[in-house]
Amino acid sequence: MESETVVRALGALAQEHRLALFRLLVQAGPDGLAAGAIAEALGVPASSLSFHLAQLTNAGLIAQRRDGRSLIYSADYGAMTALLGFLMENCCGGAVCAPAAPCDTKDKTERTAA
Amino acid sequence: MESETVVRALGALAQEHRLALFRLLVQAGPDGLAAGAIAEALGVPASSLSFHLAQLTNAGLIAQRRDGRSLIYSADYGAMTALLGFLMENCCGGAVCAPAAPCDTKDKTERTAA
DNA sequence: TCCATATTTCCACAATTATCGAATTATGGA
DNA sequence: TCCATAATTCGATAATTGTGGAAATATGGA
Repeated sequence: MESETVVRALGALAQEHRLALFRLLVQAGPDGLAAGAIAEALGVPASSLSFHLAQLTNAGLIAQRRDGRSLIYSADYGAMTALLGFLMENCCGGAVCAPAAPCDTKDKTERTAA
Repeated sequence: MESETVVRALGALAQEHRLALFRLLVQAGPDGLAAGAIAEALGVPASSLSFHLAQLTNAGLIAQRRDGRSLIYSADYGAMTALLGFLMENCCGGAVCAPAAPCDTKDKTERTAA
């Protein structure tokens, strides 16, 4: 993963509304949420939300698809996986630094990375 | 981990020079590096570097200590561990999303988290 | 005390980011 | 075609961030 890509992804998540937005989409799962539903959930004006959605999209962390009049946004798990991979490999001294049961093979449904 | 703390940590790493700086300190290990050595390694003017060091310190990602005339900076592995923990728990859909051998118990010298 | 070294703080300025109402674009239904 | 809905783009503005030279602060040695 390119360092520039990492900086953009980190920057996209380094904002209160966007971090909340991304977490919301992660919770929503692959089906995603319409922009309107997100705006209501976060209490952010439509135009402001649009700005943040663009940032996350530009960083490759979320995907957009159209369903009728609605634009549905969903989290890109592969991108997040890649970001975490970079941080673990480059920012943890090479040793395993992940805390709390990261290996108890809970369910690991899909998420085969990108 | 507070969401505000997460935003500040992400923001601190979301900048080319600072990401490089943090990686450099992680590589340097617990002994850390003097500000001057960092400035030379990154090719950044002293005053600019000082600004970035302050950002990372403020975000709690690095620690500072004095050794004679030098100020030594070192990575705070515990903070990074906490950040990764937050991201894995809150931004990966609850399932394990970490890629590549995160569990092969390579050496795990110290790093007992904070 | 005086000087050199190591680094930060101050300051001015450029660049980027965030906010949000109003206008615009896309889509579906009557 | 006309209207309502869903969302984006535009534009103006405020706020934050990044940059780097010059001045100030801290430390150690002669």
